[in-house]
Amino acid sequence: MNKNKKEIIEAICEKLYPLTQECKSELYDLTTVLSVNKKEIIINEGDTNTRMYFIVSGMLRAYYLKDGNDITDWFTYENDFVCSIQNFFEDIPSQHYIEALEETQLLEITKENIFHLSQKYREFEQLGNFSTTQTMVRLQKRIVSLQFETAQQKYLNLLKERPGIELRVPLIHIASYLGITNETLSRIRKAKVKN
Amino acid sequence: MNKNKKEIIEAICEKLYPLTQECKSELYDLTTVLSVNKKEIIINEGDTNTRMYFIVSGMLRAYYLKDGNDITDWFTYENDFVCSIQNFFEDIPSQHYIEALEETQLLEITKENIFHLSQKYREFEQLGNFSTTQTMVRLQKRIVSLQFETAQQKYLNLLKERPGIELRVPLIHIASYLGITNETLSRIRKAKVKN
DNA sequence: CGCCGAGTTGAACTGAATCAAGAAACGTGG
DNA sequence: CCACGTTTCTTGATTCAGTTCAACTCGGCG
Repeated sequence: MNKNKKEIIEAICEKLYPLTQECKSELYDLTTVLSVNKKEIIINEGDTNTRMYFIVSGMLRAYYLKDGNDITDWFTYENDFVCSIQNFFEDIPSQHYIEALEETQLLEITKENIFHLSQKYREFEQLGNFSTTQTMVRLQKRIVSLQFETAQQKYLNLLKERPGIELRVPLIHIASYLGITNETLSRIRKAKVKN
Repeated sequence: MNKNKKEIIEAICEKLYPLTQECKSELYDLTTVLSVNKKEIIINEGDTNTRMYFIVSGMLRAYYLKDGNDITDWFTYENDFVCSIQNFFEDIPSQHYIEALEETQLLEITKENIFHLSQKYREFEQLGNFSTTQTMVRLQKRIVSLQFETAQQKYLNLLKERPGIELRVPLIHIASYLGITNETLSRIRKAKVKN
């Protein structure tokens, strides 16, 4: 099931953005493949070792602690990138933890290497833009959902955006992601089954 | 108070991202300066004529109608870009209106021209990334605020992010932006004066 | 086998919405 | 430049969606 590094880089080119042979080759030399177990944490609060991951398989969640409560901030799936957003883009220590929700295979690259490759290969820079733009559009949609929808609408909306998430992710994390309590989500689910 | 096109392009280079002489010159030829009055709408729902604006002075808000109610989705200020996000990045008709909240001076450029300049000038493409990344980080922060804060915390947070907004923007728009009712915001303000 | 975290259910409580009505501010035309 | 109508803002009373607190169930793991 796990891919080797060459296959992973081909997957990036195919699923996200095509890269030239030369760029692929250098990317190969500047990245590390790693596998993590369920519940393993890949980025900790306070982390300053700025890096980005491509998710080959599995999934992760980012969360932070607010008054001791674990609040999920986002979920990331196969064929997407993940990083601690403030750490990466604003150069401050990570305020998030990033944790695997399943057995997950990752490709790791440091910020310096991303910077280097972006300078040298225009197509690599474009890959970055593509990913940033996609994230921006998703965040925008999520805001509309958080702004004025009821708890139930937010949940149904999430199921529409991320089909099957309710089977992969514990209720407690979905609840905090939606900004509602576990109890409320549990009741929403119960009511939904009846329909 | 109004700038000419040359001054505007210099402002972009200075405030956002430096451009080469050649790129500036071509940008000059591919853009239009316009001034709009308070309450004037520059992008309508259903608009398919995809374009981007740089705001020279003044400010705008984007809003949409949900069950007949006017809901403000974001505010944009001097020295920033604005567009209808789904229209621009997903090629679907605009779901937003964009309206001037003050006398506003703008620089207009079509999506095709942005595309052309981005292809031709790498630094122009980088200007675009810079702006996208900035927007992404802002959206992320806003989500954290919408997710678990009380109405009062959301308001105080906005005042911190956008000092002086309460003096420039009618209460009703700030309330819908925060996802709360006018009445609630009015009470929050009243309570705050007492402190 | 027993413990612990995840999920469920119920009852009481509360922050914010809704409904309603009046006051203030705004801008438009005469 | 004033008068009138419209929109924005305020204030109060009531209602309700979702939280909080508490107790109990279930399934998996050591």
